[in-house]
Amino acid sequence: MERPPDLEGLRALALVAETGSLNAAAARLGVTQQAVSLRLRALETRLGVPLLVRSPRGSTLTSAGQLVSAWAGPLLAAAEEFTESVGSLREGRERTLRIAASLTIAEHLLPEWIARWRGAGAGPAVQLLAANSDNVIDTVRRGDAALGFIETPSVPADLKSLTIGRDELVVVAPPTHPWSRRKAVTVEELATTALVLREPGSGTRAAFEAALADAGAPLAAPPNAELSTTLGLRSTIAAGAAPGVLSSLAVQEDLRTRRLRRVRIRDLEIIRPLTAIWPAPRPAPAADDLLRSITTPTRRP
Amino acid sequence: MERPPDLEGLRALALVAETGSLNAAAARLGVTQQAVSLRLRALETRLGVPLLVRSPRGSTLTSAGQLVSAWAGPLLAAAEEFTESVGSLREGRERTLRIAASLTIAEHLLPEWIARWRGAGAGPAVQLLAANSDNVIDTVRRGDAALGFIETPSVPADLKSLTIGRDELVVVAPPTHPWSRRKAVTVEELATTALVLREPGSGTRAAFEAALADAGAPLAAPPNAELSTTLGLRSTIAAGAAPGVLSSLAVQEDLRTRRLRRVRIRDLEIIRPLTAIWPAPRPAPAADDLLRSITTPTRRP
DNA sequence: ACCCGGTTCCAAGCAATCCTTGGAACCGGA
DNA sequence: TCCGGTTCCAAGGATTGCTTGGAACCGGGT
Repeated sequence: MERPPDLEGLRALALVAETGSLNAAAARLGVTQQAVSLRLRALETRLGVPLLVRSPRGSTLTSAGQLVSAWAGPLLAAAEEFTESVGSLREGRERTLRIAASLTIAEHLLPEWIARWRGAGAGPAVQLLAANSDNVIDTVRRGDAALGFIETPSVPADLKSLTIGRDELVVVAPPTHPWSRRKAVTVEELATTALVLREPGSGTRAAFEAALADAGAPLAAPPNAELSTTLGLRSTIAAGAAPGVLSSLAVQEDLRTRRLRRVRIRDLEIIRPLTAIWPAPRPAPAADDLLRSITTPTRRP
Repeated sequence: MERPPDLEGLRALALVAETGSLNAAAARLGVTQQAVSLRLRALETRLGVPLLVRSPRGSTLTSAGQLVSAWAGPLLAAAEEFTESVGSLREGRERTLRIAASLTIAEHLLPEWIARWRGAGAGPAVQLLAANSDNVIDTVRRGDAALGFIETPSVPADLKSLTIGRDELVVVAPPTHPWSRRKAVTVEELATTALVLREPGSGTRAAFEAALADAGAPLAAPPNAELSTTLGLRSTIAAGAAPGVLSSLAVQEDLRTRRLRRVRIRDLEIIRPLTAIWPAPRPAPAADDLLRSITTPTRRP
């Protein structure tokens, strides 16, 4: 990525396609017509291809322009989604629904849940706080968050809870690793292989070790590496070091793009519940509303 | 999208997460450490949340930083993909494989094909030219492109051709439209309803009218609207005007996000072959290689 | 104890970019 | 012919972004 794509320019291009004139596009963007003209000209010279046919009666896209505009669609959508997700991090507003969540849930599930919920009615603003499960529990207990999401089965008795889904820990290997061509590995193999794991003390590590012990083969081999972030874990595994263990939520993208392959374990599934928690006796109205929205099955195909 | 996300800043954040220090990240980006420091500071003030914990022995991400970094992943990937796609538009290089393609194919299929092909070996650079089917044929015939992709069944006799896939024309309706809840509509209903269509003379329009006529119900109602770009078509349909007809390739995204719903036609499928064409007697080596890569079934799940 | 390599921040200045204002040409319909 | 619509060109100012130079902090090895 020499220089990153000019998102504003691409948005301007899309607006020109839609409105048929630089002027109208500029008005929508809240800038002058000249600014849009310059931006698009810059875009053209950068891509080395004319994108517009300009006339005294408006502008239309060349075929290259239509191509670029179409290709930019997913990019602009991703940008939109990103800003929306990130908006829930900003602090300091009144009348906000404060949510605390484990990192995995906050990364992969909450943005969509929040977007879907807020998409319907206006609803209150949402502030999101990410932490580990213990901190989430404390935050909710202190009342600093009206709602919490954790992925450990143990829920304190003084909090109400509701299971809203399940998370599976999976073994993944780089495509170059022999395991990526195996139909399944045994629990014993897993316990005696140097793996890439989360650090001791993390919920993921604890769940993995407990599952192995339950299956009669406690973890015996020292880890190949110990990382504290899913990002680092994924990179290390993908770099070809060794197979690793992490949440299925964190590797969906890698599996889709074939950067990593899933390795099944014979006769074993490691599943943790995803749990929503709130202070007794019952959730705040907004929190209750969000929960209802999450548990309503409006899922995608 | 008030101000677009700072892609360079997000990339810097990802690099800091990976390397553990502003300095190393700066080196990777080819700028000074101070530049990265400023950028990330700006990012933090814009998001209103601290992203890094800085220490004299390196920097690590806060949980909010990990969140932002994770959310930025798809965005950065989309940017990467966009620049890669757009790279094939630039002109004027020697030793390039010149390809001409219909707009639909160039928009939705070629970038992935080219990326997959070039991903393997270095291969020659690719220059892409988008036009309508007639122009594609002319361009290939004149030798201005070594390879062409069209979506009409009629292939001139002086060109060699190979069918590489199929494209279906589908009827879509906005979710508010009654048809979106119908299991199927009849050909007669379709022929007598004011639809949003491509302009007369386009391949899509011709194929649609021919299919209706073949089914015994030639198009009778005047269109609700006629647009010359798929983008305009999709917007018009989504705005709630009326159902419309276009290539299934162009609406995959809209169907996935539920912006549009597909409406089946009773006892009718409108299918056109996707055809690669090249000048006789046989394709240029590079073109042949690309074709082989396309037709090799390495498809995704 | 000391220095040295590593990390970070602050301040000043330069350079490039971006946007606005102001002016002009072009086309088509009233 | 005029007028509303479109576009481009040119100059000025404000902002942004990066670099250079200087300083503080930490930890490990000499």
